[in-house]
Amino acid sequence: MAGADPQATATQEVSLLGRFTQQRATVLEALIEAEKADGFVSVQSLHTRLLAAGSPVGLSTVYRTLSALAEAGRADVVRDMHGERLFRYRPGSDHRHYLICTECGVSVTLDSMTVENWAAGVARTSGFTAVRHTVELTGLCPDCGPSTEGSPHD
Amino acid sequence: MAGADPQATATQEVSLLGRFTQQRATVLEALIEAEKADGFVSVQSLHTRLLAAGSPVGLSTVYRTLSALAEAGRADVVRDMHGERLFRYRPGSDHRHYLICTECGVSVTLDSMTVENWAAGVARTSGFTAVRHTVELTGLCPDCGPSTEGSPHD
DNA sequence: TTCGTTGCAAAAGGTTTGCATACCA
DNA sequence: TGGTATGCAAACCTTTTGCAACGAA
Repeated sequence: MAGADPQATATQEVSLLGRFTQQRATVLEALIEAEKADGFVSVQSLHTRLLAAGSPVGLSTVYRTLSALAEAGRADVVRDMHGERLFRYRPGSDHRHYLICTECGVSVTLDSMTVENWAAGVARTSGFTAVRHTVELTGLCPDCGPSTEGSPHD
Repeated sequence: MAGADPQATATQEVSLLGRFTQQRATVLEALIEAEKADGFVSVQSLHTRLLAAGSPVGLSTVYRTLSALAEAGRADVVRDMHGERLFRYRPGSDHRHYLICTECGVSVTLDSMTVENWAAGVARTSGFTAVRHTVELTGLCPDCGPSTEGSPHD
């Protein structure tokens, strides 16, 4: 199906931000690929990844590119427990949630209509505007899970 | 009913952390009162509030006290968009979710049964174990929101 | 007296910005 | 060529840590 070419998609996104540069294309390509594999990525890890891949992009450029993308509404941003900014490429207008294995990193796409409706309802009844939600589920996948049951946690 | 006296509650909590000090009591008292009024508070604002109230507590002490409280499971911690740590006193052991204003920090407790059930269902059908969820809703409260309706944002 | 706690200041970690240079259009 | 993007380094902000002094038990 279409949309499977990160390079082409990245090029398109760059043009939305302004002038085309190789750095921006590289950053966006990496972000798009990361979205498929991990969902959210930190700026630092993305930068490290680019350097390791032989694309010496400046850290500032990564920050500026991702910030611009987020401002353009093409990426979501959250803060992790360490205070790092995590970015996630937003392919379309649809909004999905994942269940991620904390051990091996495998992820499952969830049918989140329930949550979407709940969040929309909350937004409506609370009087708040511009309501956004972050929903993350983590756990151990069947392969990584413990063989012994019965550890009540939380 | 009991639990309405922040000072007494603060004293109790201090003893859970270790040695009793006036500073810890002051910090916890402020946190407990803040929980009623705002829900989550940033360390910086709590510190500023204490200084203004004539309680010259060191910033490090505020950080250390709140971190210890969170580690003891008596407080929840989140990060706001600026990377600041927001703490909220946790009266009981129940698990709740909040809608937080990104502008002024005021928060609203949500009826999250819908989400809890959804998360539990996902855990059951996915084969994953030890599933935990992070749900955060953010937006602009009625006071901070735009006066003009209909600004297509998001 | 003992040893955990405080407070200051410096360090750490992540993010943002100023400015000269490089390069797309 | 004109003006935007880059990259380095310094500035910033919040959080954490080292250490001498303080004070609860």
